[in-house]
Amino acid sequence: MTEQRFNPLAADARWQQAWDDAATFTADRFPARPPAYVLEMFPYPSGRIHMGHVRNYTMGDVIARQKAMSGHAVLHPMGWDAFGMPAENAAMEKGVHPGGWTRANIAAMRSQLKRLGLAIDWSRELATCEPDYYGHEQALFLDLMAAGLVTRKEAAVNWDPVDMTVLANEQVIDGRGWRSGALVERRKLSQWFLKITDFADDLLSGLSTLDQWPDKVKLMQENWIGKSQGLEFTFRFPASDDGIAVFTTRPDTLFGASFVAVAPDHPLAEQISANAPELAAFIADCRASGTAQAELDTAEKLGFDTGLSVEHPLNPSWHLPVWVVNYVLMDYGTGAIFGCPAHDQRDLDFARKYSLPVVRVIADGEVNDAHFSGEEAFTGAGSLVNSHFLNGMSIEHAKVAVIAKAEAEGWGHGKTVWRLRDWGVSRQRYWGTPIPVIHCGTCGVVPVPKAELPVILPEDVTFDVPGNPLDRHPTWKHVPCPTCGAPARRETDTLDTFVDSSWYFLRFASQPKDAPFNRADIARWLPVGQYIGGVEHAILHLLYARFWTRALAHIGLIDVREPFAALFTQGMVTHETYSREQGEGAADSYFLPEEVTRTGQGATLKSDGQPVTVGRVIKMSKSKKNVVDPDGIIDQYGADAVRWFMLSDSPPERDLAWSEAGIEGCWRFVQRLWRIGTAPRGQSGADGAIDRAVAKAIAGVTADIEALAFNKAVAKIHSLANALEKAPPSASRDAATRAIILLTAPMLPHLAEQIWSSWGESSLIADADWPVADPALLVEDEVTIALQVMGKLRDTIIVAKGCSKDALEALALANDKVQRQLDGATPKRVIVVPDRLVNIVL
RNA sequence: GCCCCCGUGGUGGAACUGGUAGACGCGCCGCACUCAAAAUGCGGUUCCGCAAGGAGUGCCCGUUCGAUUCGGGCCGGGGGCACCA
Repeated sequence: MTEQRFNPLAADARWQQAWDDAATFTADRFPARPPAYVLEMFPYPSGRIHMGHVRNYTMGDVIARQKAMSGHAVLHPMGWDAFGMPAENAAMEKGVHPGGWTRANIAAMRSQLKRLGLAIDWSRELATCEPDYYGHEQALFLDLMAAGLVTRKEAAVNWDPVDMTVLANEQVIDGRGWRSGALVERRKLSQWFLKITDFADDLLSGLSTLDQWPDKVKLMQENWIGKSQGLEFTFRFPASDDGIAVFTTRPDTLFGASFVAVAPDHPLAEQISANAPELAAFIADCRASGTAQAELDTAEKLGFDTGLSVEHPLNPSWHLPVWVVNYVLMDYGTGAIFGCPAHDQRDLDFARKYSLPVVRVIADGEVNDAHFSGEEAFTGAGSLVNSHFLNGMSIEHAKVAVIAKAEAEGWGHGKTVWRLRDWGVSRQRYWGTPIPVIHCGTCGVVPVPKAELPVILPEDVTFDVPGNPLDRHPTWKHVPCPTCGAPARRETDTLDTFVDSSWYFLRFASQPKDAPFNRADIARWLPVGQYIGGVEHAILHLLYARFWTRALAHIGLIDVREPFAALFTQGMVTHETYSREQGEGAADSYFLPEEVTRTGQGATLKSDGQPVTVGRVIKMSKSKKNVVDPDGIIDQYGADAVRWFMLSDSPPERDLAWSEAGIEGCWRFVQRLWRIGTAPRGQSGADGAIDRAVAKAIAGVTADIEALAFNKAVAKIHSLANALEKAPPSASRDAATRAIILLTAPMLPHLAEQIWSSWGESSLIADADWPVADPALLVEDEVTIALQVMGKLRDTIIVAKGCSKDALEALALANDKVQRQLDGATPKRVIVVPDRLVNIVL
């Protein structure tokens, strides 16, 4: 006896239990099958699942389930990116321990995720905050250190005064900390760095092999790595071997040089300032001015003439003045440049302000005199003028010629400079992976012996004062030196949490107790076949993960170099906002969707019945209160309706607007499929139209899922449902019913299992074979031909497929509507595209 | 400033390598069932027009028998990078 309506609450629980009991989603179940590694970016355990997670994990789940049904061994794991600042903030605000807070959040979010019915191998669940994860990370860190890929250096770093920690360049956005939003300060500290720059070239060239990554992401990484090729050379002081090294991407403009400029932080500037108080003051001013966007935009080009001069390398009697300027950065190139005002806007602004010479050396054909006028630098294409042996050359030729001359004469060399910096990984925080080194007064920096790993975070810490609790811990940091045994000090910095997420996909694939992973498992599963996550990780996480994979391959631990063969960046889940003005000066007040009743174009507040303003559809955020909690929705509609909503309508890479009407529609479709699936079966007779519709749907849905075009797959399933319901009973219709349930099984797994079992099937539909379309049925025997006159559609006719050109032309010319358009005229030309159209040109 | 992406009905979006624009969903309108409502089913829904017909994929121009698709120029929206030499 089947029920009239699908009851998701009962079905969800029943089938989730059944999958658990049968260990359906265990990756090791089918060792002989070809592997498929499907991975979504693991979540930070903030406390509750949000709709963005639901969308992300639903997409991955559909792929994982479809892969399993089509004969793959599927690895589809889940874990927790569990270290990070929010846990410490919670500790400071609420007095809870970061570990307790994090683990409670994990438990809550795990049970929320389980309610979605995800096909996840929970036996491989991991959390980065547990010693059995971060201990292996410490071992890998020591391996990289032994290979020379970890360095410790004194460096000017980005200091976040609110989070009281150092940030990587990648984590500073518009001069502010990516998490705290605080204005970042420059500080000099001794820090641990991972030498990502050793792999700059490889990370860049590797992008071209990633043909299943979005172009946008590859482009962003390319820009971030920022390769520049040019010339590095030295301007000598007259009658001296010393000089100032500069880097330029425009060696062709060397004859247009009018000054040499060094950064305020340049050693030369610091050296001179020792005896020049005015310069010292100028340098102090430069450092004080912020790096925020607004300040940079309006900052005036300022300089200080050192009074020194240097020789031009191509003409030693030509001397150039040396300035300290505020717009040259110490941490790019050599921290010094030559100014060529005619062809660089910044140099031109500067030269005009201080009345330095401006000489044209590139001309676009019309103007070529040496005196450069105007306030706009010429940066376009052209050929060289006023440049001696370079005259007449193109810019590209001149670049090559100057570099060749410099190398031949020994005063400079071609060089590649990268925007990418080494990755500073020290964080002055508690809730992270302890860096496994010990500082000894006599032995220096000593790695913790591997036998003593993991270096476990102490639990007894306090958060009553700002700063790093590890540093304040009474005993933890005091240890004997592993080498000499003398009293020594543990490193109290922890690793950037992006290190944790740089190799978790390896640990998912392989979880030996005594090693981070083993080689054979990695070889079987990696690279990840499909990786899915938000585009906000386009640079940070995805670049670091590519780097770690390369670094681990470099030291011989694994054999893959690119971790993610295919990447998909999904859009956000959005919702309209509901607000009211609170009068002058006060911020608007916002209302939760559940507090509001939607009425046609407007909306009213449930509590007082008065209207509220319906605002734009924007990303769900707590501050605008336009959030919908997945738990409440699942309670109301069940997991399958929510999953269907996540896949419907919007292309997965674009934003998806959540709406009450939308989820209602999905709920109705789930019930409709239930009626289709539970309708009486056991009919006989064939129905060719339905057979063809099924074949088309199978082929289309399969292709759409493989292309992650879930919205199109959903549309095709709707079409099949429409055809199915209109068809009279037949064996073909029975077969179509079976096919549509199989096709929806990855998307609506609970409903599919329920219907499947109602048919008396003893196995799970999750283990069933994915349907295959009969190729013979995919070939149409009739086609619709468009009849056009002068490119405009006048009629359509149905003919047998493969109808000859002549026959089509004759049919078209004989057509009533075509005749009426021709009105007796003789066609000038007739274009016939077989099986498509006839176009008559007058 | 530099680089990249996107503009299609009331709405989310379909449309393979140039070949019947608007699939499919949401919403809306009408009808049936019902005492009534919900649920469900049937029909309609780009615009103008009673119709024949005409217009139409942000705007302008071009290539073509034929352009949402290709090229050029604008307008609008979004994203990335940035005193990077």
